[in-house]
Amino acid sequence: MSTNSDAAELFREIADLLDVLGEKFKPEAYRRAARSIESLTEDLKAVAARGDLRTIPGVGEAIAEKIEEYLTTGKVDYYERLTKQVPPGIADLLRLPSLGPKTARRFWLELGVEGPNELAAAIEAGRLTGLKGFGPKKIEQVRAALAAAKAAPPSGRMPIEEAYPIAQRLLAGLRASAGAEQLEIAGSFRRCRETVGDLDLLATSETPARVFDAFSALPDVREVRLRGPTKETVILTNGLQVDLRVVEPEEFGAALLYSTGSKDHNVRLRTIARDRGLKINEYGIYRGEERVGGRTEEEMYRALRLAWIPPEIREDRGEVEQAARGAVPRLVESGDLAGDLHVHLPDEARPADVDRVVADARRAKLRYVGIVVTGVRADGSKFELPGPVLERIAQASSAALRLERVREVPADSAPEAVPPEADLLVVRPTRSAPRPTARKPGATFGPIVAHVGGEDAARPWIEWLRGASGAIEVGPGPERIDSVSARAALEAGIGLVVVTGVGRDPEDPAAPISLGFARRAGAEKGSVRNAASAAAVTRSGSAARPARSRSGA
DNA sequence: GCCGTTTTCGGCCCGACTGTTTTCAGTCG
Repeated sequence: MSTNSDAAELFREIADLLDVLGEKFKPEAYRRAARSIESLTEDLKAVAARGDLRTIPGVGEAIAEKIEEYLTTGKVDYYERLTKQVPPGIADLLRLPSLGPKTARRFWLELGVEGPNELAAAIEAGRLTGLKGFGPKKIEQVRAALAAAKAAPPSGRMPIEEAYPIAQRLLAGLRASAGAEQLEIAGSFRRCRETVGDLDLLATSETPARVFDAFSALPDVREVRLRGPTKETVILTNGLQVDLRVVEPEEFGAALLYSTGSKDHNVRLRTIARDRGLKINEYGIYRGEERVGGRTEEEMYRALRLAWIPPEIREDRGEVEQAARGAVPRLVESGDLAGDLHVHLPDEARPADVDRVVADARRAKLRYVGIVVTGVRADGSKFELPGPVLERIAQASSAALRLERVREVPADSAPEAVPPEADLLVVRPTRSAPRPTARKPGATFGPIVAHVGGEDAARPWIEWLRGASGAIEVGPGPERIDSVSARAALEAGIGLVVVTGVGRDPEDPAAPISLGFARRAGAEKGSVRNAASAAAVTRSGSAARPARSRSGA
């Protein structure tokens, strides 16, 4: 899969170079192609082998040829030629905040500056003063940006599970301070992307200034970068940027739609609007002077004659066409989850831990919970729950809430080796058995694969599970699969297991993010193993067959 | 460079904010 991200990176670099060269629309075209390639569930090589490169959104004749060239030779001549035209350090200038292609180009052509170090030297030498459009503030801004870039390495995007508690704190802080009425997090956080570049908060309020004052005063906030009448941008102590916009209630839906994105989704909606004689902006949707919607997202989509589209799938990957046909998938919801198939008790587990799991499960209205009773850790060592805990599991199981015993086996175990008292089987890659064996599972129940590490590790497991009625755990962190792999799993007819939060710290964001990733992958209820009834999933249930997972994509 | 049930050519989202400006350019999202 790394071919895909490498190719995407190459096209991004081409876009940067074209930007500096002053090209108008090509850079966006290359970036669009890069985004599409990155979100592909399939290896670029496989797509190319089928001759389907041009079916990738944003990939036309020219870029398809460059992909072919890259796949066969490992290089792209066009890129090599561009790098000869632009000094290598110029692209680094673009990474500086407040400095874009126009400015980078001017520094290069008018000052002969070819990179960040030379720019810093030019500022020290006073060579920027007198340059048209460069007053003292602008020069100071560039100088500060250079110093900041040097001090702190470019932060990049943050894993969503890391941003999650921060976002919750900011929401809680803003709710506690009077003034904000409606309040939502938009952006890629709302779409539940695996990583977020910043946080986008949106509020309605009679008194925006008070909301901004309260926001700036939150303990997580390090500095206010900019503040206008409707918008404030701050930097948190951990370096994360957060934008807060305050809008009128009748604009809230339009602003939420706009700031949720994705960019490609928005562009698609605006194109449709234009074709239908409408105009969309972040304040509403208009036919000529007449305003035809904007208070809610539903109003916005309805005005375009589209069904509302869940944020997680707003990526311009066909969801707009589905909405036009009224065929938006009904994505799995937390209320669909009927059980949990993978609960670990703490080390040194005691009967009271079982009681806590039972209480959690009742609160979540689950009908069954699979508790890992014996298994193997990542280092290969074995563990087993003590007798009193096993007894409590047996006692506490009821018709209303069935407790199942789960055996976790190393990746290379033959399913036949699993003793009959283990009702559910979780396959766990370990250090000594990180990959599946060639052996297909033969058990009545498709195995669940969990503790898989990362995108590259997921692929062989998806192949292994194909046709085996198996399922794979989706969610944040290195031990689960992300939404891209989850989409590949669904396309292969493999079910997903969603984390419920039972037996976990209430602050642990694994459950909501797991659900978000599953939705992002396009999973419907029928594709989620633990949305099926107890009877369909467990051995003690009457039906022996697991719910056959259906692709939701 | 991509794209198209109005188009194979002529478009390409659109507005806030900042700094530098006598009316706008650049950056950002």
